[in-house]
Amino acid sequence: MLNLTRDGEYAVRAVLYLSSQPEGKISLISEIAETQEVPKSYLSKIMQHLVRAGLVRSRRGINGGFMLARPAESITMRQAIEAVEGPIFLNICLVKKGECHRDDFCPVHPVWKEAQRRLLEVLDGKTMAALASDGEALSKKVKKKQK
Amino acid sequence: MLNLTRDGEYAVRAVLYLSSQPEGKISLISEIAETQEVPKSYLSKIMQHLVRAGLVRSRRGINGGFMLARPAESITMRQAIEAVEGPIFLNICLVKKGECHRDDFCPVHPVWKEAQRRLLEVLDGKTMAALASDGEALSKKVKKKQK
DNA sequence: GACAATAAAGATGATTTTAGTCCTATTTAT
DNA sequence: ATAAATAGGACTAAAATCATCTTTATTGTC
Ligand code: SF4
Ligand code: SF4
Repeated sequence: MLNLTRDGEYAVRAVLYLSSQPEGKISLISEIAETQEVPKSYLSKIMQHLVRAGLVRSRRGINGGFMLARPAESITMRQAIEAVEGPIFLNICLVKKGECHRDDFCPVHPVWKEAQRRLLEVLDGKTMAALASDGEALSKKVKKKQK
Repeated sequence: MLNLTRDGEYAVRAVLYLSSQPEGKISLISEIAETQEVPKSYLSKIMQHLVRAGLVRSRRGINGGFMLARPAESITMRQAIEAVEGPIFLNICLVKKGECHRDDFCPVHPVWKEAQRRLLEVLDGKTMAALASDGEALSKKVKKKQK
């Protein structure tokens, strides 16, 4: 259906939240869930995926919680999404050569290849650090407007 | 999940097939189904959508079948897909302003907007006439290789 | 008018995905 | 020990996906 699932959406929100926190701070799942408006028990699953994918580090027990496993500059939007949704393929023939047996004579195949390239270019080009900085700028603007 | 459904895939195949036929020729559903490797009864539904969307014209009864309703030069890949899948939105916030109430302060929103713009640029930029011509060139190449 | 060929329309259904919830186990600081 | 946290797995309702089948309507030919 060519659209993002809630998994992907929530993953981006969660990683972005962690990226916006001060270096070294540990965030609770309930804190992320509330600010990012994600159901807490659902978010729990998302966070597990992010940990396994190596984007986020977790600590259990008292004073536990989540923090980024790597610098926000090194995490792209694509990585956050693919951590929970798996690799992005706009059409099955992009999975690998031969996945659709028509691919060697199909004129549509190259179009999907190009479309996917352009889409990923955008998602690869946006780091969580950049998003966090954009977010700060935006929240200043919004506050000004509310005056 | 960010990938095309069989509906969209089959719609493109069907319209492309019609675009590759000689001007004015009427094609049977069984003929399209066989050459394009689409289940016949499924294709029947797809064709109905294409007719209602105004891309294809149908005729019932003996000597009936399908043909393009407009020149192949004026039908884009996007139109074929959207005729059966509905409008493409990579994320819900692209449906319309306010669909996600976070959109006015969300730094991720503009990224999806840009990603979608680039994706649609590709799909809008490919007409069925162009695909048909690419297809002809490809089939010549494939035949040469088989020698 | 009967008949055969063809698409239109709608009912049905199996399977998978989506979008969650809930409960128990495990880890950890005090 | 205990309380506070995440980890992990079982479960579920609703929707989407990918079809199939049957009946109806239309149309050309004899
Ligand atoms: S676009 Fe062509 S190659 Fe890709 S899935 Fe469709 S038929 Fe196969
Ligand atoms: S990207 Fe931002 S605006 Fe779009 S759906 Fe997610 S939160 Fe809402």
